[in-house]
Amino acid sequence: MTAPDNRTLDLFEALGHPLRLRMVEMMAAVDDLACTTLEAELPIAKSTISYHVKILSQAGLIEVRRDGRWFNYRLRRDVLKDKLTDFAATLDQPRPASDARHSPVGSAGERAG
Amino acid sequence: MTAPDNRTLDLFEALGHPLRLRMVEMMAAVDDLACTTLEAELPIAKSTISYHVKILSQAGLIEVRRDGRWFNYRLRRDVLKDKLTDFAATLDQPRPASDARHSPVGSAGERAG
DNA sequence: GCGTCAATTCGAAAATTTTCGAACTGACGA
DNA sequence: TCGTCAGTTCGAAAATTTTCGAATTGACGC
Repeated sequence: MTAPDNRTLDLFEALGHPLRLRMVEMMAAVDDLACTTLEAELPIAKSTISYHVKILSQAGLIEVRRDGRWFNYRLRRDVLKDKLTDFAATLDQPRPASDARHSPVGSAGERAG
Repeated sequence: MTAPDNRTLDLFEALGHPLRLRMVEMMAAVDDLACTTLEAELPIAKSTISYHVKILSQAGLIEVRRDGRWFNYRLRRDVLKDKLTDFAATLDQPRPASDARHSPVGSAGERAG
């Protein structure tokens, strides 16, 4: 497929929120991040953290692991970088080359004539 | 800076909407995209298209050019890819190495043992 | 078993984003 | 100059997302 699939949207939706981007940054800086650390650093309620963590998790960007009573979150660097690289690759197709109807900009120009 | 700046958030916010991601895909497939094409392909009002186009533009992802009475939008592939690459690069820092206080998770691991 | 603590889930309120139609701007041809 | 057409801007409604506190779950030590 040349076009990015739905998962790509999940990716960007997940990263497109200040708190979640911050979380990802924090996780990128260490190997595992405790929920308590997020709580200490971020100005939001516990439950809100859970909410955002879940979104990151559902997008496949982080791994949630239980360690006794505590939870650790780990950034899946490979997955994230893979998705980004994948998406970037889809940008490298200046034109389909098979179907001219896909560049209707030309017709907009013809309209005047 | 090791951490992504605000512009990175703008980037992901811009891409994190189904319509805008679609627009970017469409622009990636051709050199220039006419507004009329967006209008024809997307199930939304003109004004809504303008709204989304503006967001993409403000994030620096596209270039808006006027061609007589028509407007063409062009994806800034380099900018976009640059931003993505940049962000991906910030993920490659498993730990700061200078300030141990930044990895409070280690203590969580010890807790179980 | 019981209480405690870390974190999640739930339901409703608050905030933000998205959407639309109407009015407006600027370019073009007659 | 005037009317038309492509696209933008404006203001308000609709939809979605985010947020919180209360209740719940599961692990731990006593």
